[in-house]
Amino acid sequence: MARGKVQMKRIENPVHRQVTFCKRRVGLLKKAKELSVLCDAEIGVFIFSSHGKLFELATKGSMQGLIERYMKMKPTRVSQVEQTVETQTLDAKKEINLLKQEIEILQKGLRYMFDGGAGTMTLDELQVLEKNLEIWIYHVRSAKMDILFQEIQLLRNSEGVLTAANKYLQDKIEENTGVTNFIPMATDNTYPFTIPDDIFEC
Amino acid sequence: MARGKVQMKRIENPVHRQVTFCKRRVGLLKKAKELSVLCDAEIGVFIFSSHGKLFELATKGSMQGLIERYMKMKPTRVSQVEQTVETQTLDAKKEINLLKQEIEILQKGLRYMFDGGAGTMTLDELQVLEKNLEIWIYHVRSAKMDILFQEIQLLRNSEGVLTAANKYLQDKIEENTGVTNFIPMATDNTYPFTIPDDIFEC
DNA sequence: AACTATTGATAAAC
DNA sequence: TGTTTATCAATAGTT
Repeated sequence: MARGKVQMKRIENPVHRQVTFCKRRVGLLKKAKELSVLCDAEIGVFIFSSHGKLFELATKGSMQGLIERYMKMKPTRVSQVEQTVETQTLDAKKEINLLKQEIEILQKGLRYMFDGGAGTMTLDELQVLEKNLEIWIYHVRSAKMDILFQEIQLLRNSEGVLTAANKYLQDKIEENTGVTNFIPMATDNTYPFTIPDDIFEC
Repeated sequence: MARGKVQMKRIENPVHRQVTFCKRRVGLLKKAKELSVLCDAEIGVFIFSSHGKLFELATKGSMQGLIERYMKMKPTRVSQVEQTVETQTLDAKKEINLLKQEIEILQKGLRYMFDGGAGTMTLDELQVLEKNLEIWIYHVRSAKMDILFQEIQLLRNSEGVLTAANKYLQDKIEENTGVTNFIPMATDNTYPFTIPDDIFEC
């Protein structure tokens, strides 16, 4: 260096330190680039200043790529984050398998109900199973329709109540004011009542 | 440098390149150490030679720690490996939830069967159960069709054998008696052969 | 590797 | 920060 040899220890003067940091940082990165170009090497450098600011250089590609390459060469211990994720994945896979087994068992249970638990089924057994499934589906659909029908009934009832209330209020107003030329609020809308009940059958 | 300025491009002579690599590599790491000491900075350097050999330096602690610190500062995009793991975990969790729902529905379905349809299932659950039953029925029908198809194949084969035998016997008789005016036994009945295979699909 | 003639880096000062 | 300059450090070419 210039104007006097430098002591290899932390520069105490903060201003001097900062200035030296800037200059040497530039110099270091320049040297790194030169080495990379001259000797066809791949180089990564990161510098955290004492204030925690990051300066970095990655020749040939990204720092991410470099780090991955580094990790591949030194798979000493996986980072904690990855470890955790890894474990989670494993746990998840285990859980999935358990659940699948459970489903398998449940399905077997269902099958058992129909065919008494035979493994490979004959044509006749399949025929019976199909029939049973059709019946079951029919029941499920009936249940669905029941629910829908109940909801519609509820709606109808509340509509009825509203209609009655509406009529009542209308009468009231008429009675009090003698005015009748106002438009009733859709009390004659019978549309929902025209749906025949049997469309809810299967 | 010395004895002539150097061109900033790859040194073609391998021997020169190797020598320069050694010298400058040492120089670079020395500079890095100096910067770290003088300015109280934390520095990491990795150098992959053109042959893939790794040289590294981490001032203050380990390279692992540095990389983790680097990762924390730049969580721009997660590395592909982690990305994959992350995605897998998410997918796994989704799958777990789906399976749990499926189990729930199957359990309810079983209960439903035993209860004879006590109205404990919601509309949505019934919808899913119905779907599952439809899939099940589809599989049952496929299995049925497989069996039927196999049987028909068997029958075709044995029909072929019988036809051949018939022909052979006919020739034999003709040869022995010179009589040809007897009626062949339905060898030209191609009816079963005209059924297109695809009727066996579901 | 060791040696040296040179170039490059940089500390101090502005 | 950027420039200048006096000096020291790094290193290319040679042995």
